[in-house]
Amino acid sequence: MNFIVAATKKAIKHLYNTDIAADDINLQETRKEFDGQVTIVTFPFTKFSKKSPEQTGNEIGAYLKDELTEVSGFNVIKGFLNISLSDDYWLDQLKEEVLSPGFGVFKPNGQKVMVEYSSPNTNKPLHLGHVRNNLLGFSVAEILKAAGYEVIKTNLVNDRGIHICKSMLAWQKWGDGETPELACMKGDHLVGKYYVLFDREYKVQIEALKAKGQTEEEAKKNAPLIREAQEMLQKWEAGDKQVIDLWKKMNAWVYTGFAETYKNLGVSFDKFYYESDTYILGKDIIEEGLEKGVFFRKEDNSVWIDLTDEGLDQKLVLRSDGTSVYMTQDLGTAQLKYNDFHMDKSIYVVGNEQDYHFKVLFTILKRLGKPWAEGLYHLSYGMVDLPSGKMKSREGTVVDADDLMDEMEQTAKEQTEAKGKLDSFSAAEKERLFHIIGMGALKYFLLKVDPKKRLLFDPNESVDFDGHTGPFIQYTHARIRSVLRKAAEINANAAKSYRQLVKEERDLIVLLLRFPEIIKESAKGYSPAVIANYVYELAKTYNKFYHQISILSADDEPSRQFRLQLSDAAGKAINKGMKLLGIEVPERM
RNA sequence: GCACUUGUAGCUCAAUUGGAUAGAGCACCUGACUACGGAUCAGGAGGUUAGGGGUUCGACUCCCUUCAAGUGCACCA
Repeated sequence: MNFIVAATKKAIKHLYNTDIAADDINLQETRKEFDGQVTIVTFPFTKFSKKSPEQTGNEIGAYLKDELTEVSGFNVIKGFLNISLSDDYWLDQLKEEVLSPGFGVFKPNGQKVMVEYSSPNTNKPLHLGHVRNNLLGFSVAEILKAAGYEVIKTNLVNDRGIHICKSMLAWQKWGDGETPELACMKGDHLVGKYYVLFDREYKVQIEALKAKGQTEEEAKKNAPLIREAQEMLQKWEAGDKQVIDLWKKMNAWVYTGFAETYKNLGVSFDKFYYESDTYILGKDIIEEGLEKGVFFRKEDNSVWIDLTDEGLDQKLVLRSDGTSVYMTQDLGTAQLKYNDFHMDKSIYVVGNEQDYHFKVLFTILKRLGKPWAEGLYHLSYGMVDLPSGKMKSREGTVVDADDLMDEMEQTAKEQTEAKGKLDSFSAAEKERLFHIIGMGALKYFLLKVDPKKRLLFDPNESVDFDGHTGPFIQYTHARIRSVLRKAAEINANAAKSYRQLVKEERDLIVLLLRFPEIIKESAKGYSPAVIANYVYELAKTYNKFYHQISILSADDEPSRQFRLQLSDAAGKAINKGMKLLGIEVPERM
């Protein structure tokens, strides 16, 4: 569309003797209730045209029609100049862009980006909140790849700390040697069970102490269980063999469980970082910051940074006893990641409860003069809430990731079997299809919403399979494939003689041509929702096309071939778009 | 208390980043299959964009303010 902007610049120079920046020309898609495909907003031009918006539009429109063979007509409504482009133009675009093999994938841009996501704790299984995180991270990585970046997906596993010791301690006390095999339980669920058990017993102890006259705060600090857990953490840090062995054993259970969940979710990683390795990092950065005068030391020897001039607080970066806090290790880890990969950008997919933390983290790194700090970005997403409120692992009010996926597949099975179209499927094919559809519904449901918004999930209301959903789009794909199977072969040469477009064809071409810009937009905003809404729009537009005009029994062979080709292009774009969301599309369903 | 985020149809979400009469889906009502796949399509009804002020040719979008919801403000991670 650049040629229209350029010609409009010329028109304004010629008509009104004014130079205007390309950015000041506002091009948009013509609304579907008006004729045309491209619209120029002419209100801003009246300043120098000294004429009404209508007259300005008419003058520019007439100029463009004269100058550009691609412009076949125009109309003006108020300050909107609606331009129609010729069928030849659209057919050329279809051939050169949409039908070229590389459509929907940008050439490598030479930039490297890291996407850190998932980042689970190893003391409990994944829940719906993690699911949103994982799907977002994976999808954003795919989108950035399509936009031309080299992507490194990382997972920073929180595998140490007091919360891990809680499950370990509970298992040691009451586990009686239980293993995932003996319990017939996924390892992460088994460990989670002991985490919950710890919390229950801990609460009993707190109540007992309170009954003896201690305050809530005292009781929480003095309960024998929490003291034991703290001792265990100290032993872990000291490298006590027994504790380390137990830690390794239980973490291994968890990793086996996570691997299964990740596989079902369809997500993967290029590099794992473990906090047991990284928690000691960052102290050299503290030294560096002190030398540079970015940090200051208080009398008690603790180290701080003063960010009050930016509307933030003073923030502790090292304890008075010289040990690390969260910020310390994140500073160190950021440096480690950069040393490992020298990436241009680094995306942290982390919930919005940590907005402040990342604001501070990035500010500190910038003040330290790290040139790569400009490329850091916190992809902050909203919490997933239940109708009852927030999910809490310890209180058991969570939607478990594995259970949820099972339920989705089960629902997909019921829905699909009710349609009765599976006669030719083998048992294995059916299982695979139920997985594809169930996960398609779930993933689309979670990804179509703008990441920064909080998400409400009602477990009692099943995720829809009709309308604005994953299965709707998957169905459209299956339907396209069905048509193409029946057509057997597409003759691209026959399609070339096609010239006169009908509205439904043109609408589809116009929309298909937007795909690359949509990828750019979603990559820029780190938002899979942009892709999700586009693919839905595309599927809807195809369905309209499909219902409105005949494909296989078109009036003449060129029409038939052209429409088959267009169907093929739409199917491929749907497939690519869904792939960017991490959603598979079936050939039949 | 301070800071950040959010508020759009009964419900779940859009709105080309300041542009036309604010669009979809679900639910509700009416139509379309001796079939290129009805998990579809065509149509109807449903709105003071939380309230109020301002900026301008033009505001869901920007500014101020009130209200509501969420999150954060540890020598926890």
